[in-house]
Amino acid sequence: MPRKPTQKRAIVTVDAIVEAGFMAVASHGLAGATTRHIATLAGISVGSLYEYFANKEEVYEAMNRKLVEDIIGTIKPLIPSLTHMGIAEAIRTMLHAVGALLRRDNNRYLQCARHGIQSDIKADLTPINRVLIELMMQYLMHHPRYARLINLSAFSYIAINGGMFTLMKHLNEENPSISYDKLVDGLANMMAHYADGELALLEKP
Amino acid sequence: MPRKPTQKRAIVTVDAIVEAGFMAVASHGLAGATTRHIATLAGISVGSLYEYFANKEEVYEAMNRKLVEDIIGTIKPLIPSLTHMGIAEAIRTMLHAVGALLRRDNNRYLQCARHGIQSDIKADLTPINRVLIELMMQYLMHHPRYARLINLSAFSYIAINGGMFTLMKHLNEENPSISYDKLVDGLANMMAHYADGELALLEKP
Amino acid sequence: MPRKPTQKRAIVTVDAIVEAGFMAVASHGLAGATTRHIATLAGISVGSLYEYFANKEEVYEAMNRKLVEDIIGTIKPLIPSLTHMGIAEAIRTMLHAVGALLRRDNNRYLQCARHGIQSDIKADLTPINRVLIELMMQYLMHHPRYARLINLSAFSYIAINGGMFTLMKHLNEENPSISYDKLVDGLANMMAHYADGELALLEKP
Amino acid sequence: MPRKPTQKRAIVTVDAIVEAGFMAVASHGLAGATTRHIATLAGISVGSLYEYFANKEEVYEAMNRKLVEDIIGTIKPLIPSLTHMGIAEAIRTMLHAVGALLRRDNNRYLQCARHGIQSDIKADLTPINRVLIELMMQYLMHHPRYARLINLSAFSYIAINGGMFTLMKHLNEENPSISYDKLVDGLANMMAHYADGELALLEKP
DNA sequence: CATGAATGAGTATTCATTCAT
DNA sequence: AATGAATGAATACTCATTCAT
Repeated sequence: MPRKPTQKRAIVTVDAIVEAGFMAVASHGLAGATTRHIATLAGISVGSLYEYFANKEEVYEAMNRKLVEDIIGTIKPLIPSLTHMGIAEAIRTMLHAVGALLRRDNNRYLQCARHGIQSDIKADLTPINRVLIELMMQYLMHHPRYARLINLSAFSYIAINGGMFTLMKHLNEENPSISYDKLVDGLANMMAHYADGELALLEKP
Repeated sequence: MPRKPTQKRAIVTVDAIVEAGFMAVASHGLAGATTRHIATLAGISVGSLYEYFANKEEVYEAMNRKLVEDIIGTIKPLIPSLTHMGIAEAIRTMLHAVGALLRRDNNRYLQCARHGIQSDIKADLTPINRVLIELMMQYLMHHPRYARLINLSAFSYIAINGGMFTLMKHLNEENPSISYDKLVDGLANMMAHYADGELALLEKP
Repeated sequence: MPRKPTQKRAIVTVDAIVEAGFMAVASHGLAGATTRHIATLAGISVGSLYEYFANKEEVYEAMNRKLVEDIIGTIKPLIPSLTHMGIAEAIRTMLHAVGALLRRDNNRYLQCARHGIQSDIKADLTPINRVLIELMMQYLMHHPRYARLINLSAFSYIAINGGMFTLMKHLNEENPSISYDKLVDGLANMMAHYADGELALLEKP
Repeated sequence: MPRKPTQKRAIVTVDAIVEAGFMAVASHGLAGATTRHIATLAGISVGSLYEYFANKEEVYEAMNRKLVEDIIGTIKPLIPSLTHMGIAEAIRTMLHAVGALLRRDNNRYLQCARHGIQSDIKADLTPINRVLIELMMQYLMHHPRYARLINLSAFSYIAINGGMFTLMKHLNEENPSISYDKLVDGLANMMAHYADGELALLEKP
């Protein structure tokens, strides 16, 4: 029965555990991370970990929530400015921001991604999807000509799954065959051409 | 120390173990699959498993090699006919073939992918990359006008990582938000527009 | 080191803890009851519990003392009236009274008995024995003819151990094979016949 | 997934585990006995214990089965001779035999009983009940005059629960207030008088 | 060559007890 | 006095690996 962390100290401890969770998974992998690793990294005892989380799984869920929260916190504030850019530039801007987030704190998030944190945990990525859809809606209001054509769900599906994953994969590679900027450019251009190409088809078939 | 399986019977056993590995991971997950599961499914004893593989990790590596091998075996024979198609059709054809492979044998490969087999194992996907590059070279010989523009490595990088992963992700989803055909069409069109869009920029800037 | 609770408030707290102990054991079993359960049910903190009891074991001992005390408190006042009854009726009366005690407060004592509180704890039942012996002495003064024969200690030993336990066992059973009244009758008659039978043997050998 | 012990060695091991279970419970109590205790006493590793038993509970169940089996094995062969005795002598004979069983092997069964093995485990004592009922049926065939009166189920209920428990309790006591023989005599006489007393009431009311 | 019984280090989780606030 | 956060030893159970037969 995990305690509700109402006191200041308790909240600090909960945060420390989540941080330690990222560190532990980063160094030992999802399966290799033990509760003792996490507790030690958080500077507490195993028992204390279980004061705040009913089990290991709950720690992982909290980690996932934190990651999703941070990604959303990165994208959302950018929306107003993104809507005034061209597709390619908007995507490029967004990907660079997310890339920076993933590399923060010694690549903490990145290392977790490498170990597939999203495969075993009930990673609820729908909040990210929601933000991206909101971004699109805003974008369409400023660029109404795209409104006719884009299959919103397909576009977002490919963007979030293909785009994000490719980005993560690249950030994780030790000797990537292409540079990060080249990759981001490639993804941005691809999406832009996709949209414009489909639009062209519609306009003069 | 495992022997090199030179005899016929030994080779059969090794194959059975690898097959059993896929089955075990498919039903119990990467972390849940035990050597006993694998040995039992392979119809041998645990002891025998260790005659052919030094440890569990080696079995996983063999599984990975097999998967890569099968994917290559699926794509390679298609190359001659793919070179005569348009970009979108070629990609569509290829993705459908790979999708069929992943669903073979009761989704064996797919289930493994779901459990993140590629995240923990030193999955060496470069052979697949090589084949795709070969495919491109051949394609360029039949469509020389693309030769000028395409950043081969970036294109293939995005194609293999983003495309493949998106495909797997989709095949694994229980209630995908878009249909499989829509997804393949989306990916195919995207790549085609990407190529054609870049080409257009080059031709009349 | 727990203080001797001399103040009123302290005595109230001690009682609350003992009550909470019965409730905790009743709902979670002897092994399942935790100090946190007990403290929470008593409306205090774990720390406070240790102000009054050196450890969990001491709480259990206090619970045992309370139970024995209550049983004695149930039997003792009955003694004067029991001495005027026949053996069977006296036993029947006593067993019904004790049965009622065990079922008091939502079967609190009963549930504890079910969880074997008497097996692990140093249950000192001798005070009960003493009261039963006192009862017998009084009974003999009113029925002197039994004085010659009855092996007092054997009789009381069998009565307290066999009788009480059989009673508890029955009260705990979900689908007892015989009714409660039948059981009490059986026990009462058995003891009565025992006494009278032995007496008969003595009188006309 | 516990193995079926088909091989000779395995059967020996299973027996050793059950024996060790009795020893462990005898020295540490039901709650205090750990899987490691049991394994060590059985001269095997914890892992091996789990080869044959799915969990600790299963070991306890096997112990219970063994005890019930042994008690039945003690009583059943006596039935033919018991049927030719008087009630008191028959009960005395039976109780002595069971008492001897409980004291066998350094009081192994006895110590377990002290720790309440029967309270937590789903002790299925019905087989013992069945044997006692069989004994009664046989007895009645040789002593038909008792047939009219005895409430078989009540008699057996009191006999098995009250009688057996009182016996065990006594055997466990360090300084019993009465001797073992006195107790057995008391129980035997009590049952005999019970039967005869009830019979007398029926015959000349 | 094959077997499968045996191993024991390692995992998540619990809970009596302590002690700083 | 009272609190409740922190502790860490202890427990049941798993599973990759070994090795006697």
